[in-house]
Amino acid sequence: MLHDPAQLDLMFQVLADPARRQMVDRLSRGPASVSQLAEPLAMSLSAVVQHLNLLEASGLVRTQKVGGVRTCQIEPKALRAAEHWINERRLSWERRLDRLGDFLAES
Amino acid sequence: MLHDPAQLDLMFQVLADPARRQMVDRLSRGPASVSQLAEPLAMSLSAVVQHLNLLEASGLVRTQKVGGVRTCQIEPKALRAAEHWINERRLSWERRLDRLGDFLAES
DNA sequence: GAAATAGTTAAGCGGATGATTCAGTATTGC
DNA sequence: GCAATACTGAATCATCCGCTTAACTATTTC
Repeated sequence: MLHDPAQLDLMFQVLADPARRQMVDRLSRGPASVSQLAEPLAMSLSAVVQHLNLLEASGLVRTQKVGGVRTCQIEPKALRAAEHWINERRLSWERRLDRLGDFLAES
Repeated sequence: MLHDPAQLDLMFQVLADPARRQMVDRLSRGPASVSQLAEPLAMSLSAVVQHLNLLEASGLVRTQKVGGVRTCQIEPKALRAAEHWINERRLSWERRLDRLGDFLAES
């Protein structure tokens, strides 16, 4: 399920927004409530919730509501999937360069 | 220069589009001309050039024109920067979880 | 040098995106 | 129970994006 292309699509789309990356950054340092997430951001709480919903839909963040407080945390597996996509492409290219180097060295 | 936030911003934005990721994917298997890049994509050549210009502006792809042919290749350093951003956040979170586990084990 | 190939640029259009406001719902603390 | 806190949802709006078409330039081939 982690390599579902649609999910990957969503994840990169979600990471493309600076505010959402800032939220991920904040969460990488520990769980936070919606208000805590919103605090450093120059936008309405409502806007933050909309971003948060996207983050959750993409699987990058998990949230749970206890009482009146919604607590958010990172889902590292999802981050790993995005990381993996990039890594694969980079390695593929670098292996190609290596083979090319070998070929040139032999000639 | 690789960790310039504006550049990182551009890179994630560029990776967010499926067509552009497909182009990166194609290039990870070797250099290609604009027409070759366009061939599997269901859009006009013009649209491909526009995507390509973004890819180049973000630093993810380098191109050089020889005669009438523009040849494109991946810039692995840039890919590494995006990879690195994700990796840092994921690790930060996972280290936190480890410390928490240690704490619970001790109690 | 004419035709074909390869790419570029500009204008414009429709739909997605990110934000705001405002009104509404729980839940907590006094 | 009432006020304050902590969100949530809907409507709206301006802007941005990705695409198309069309006109154009540069290069190669015959």
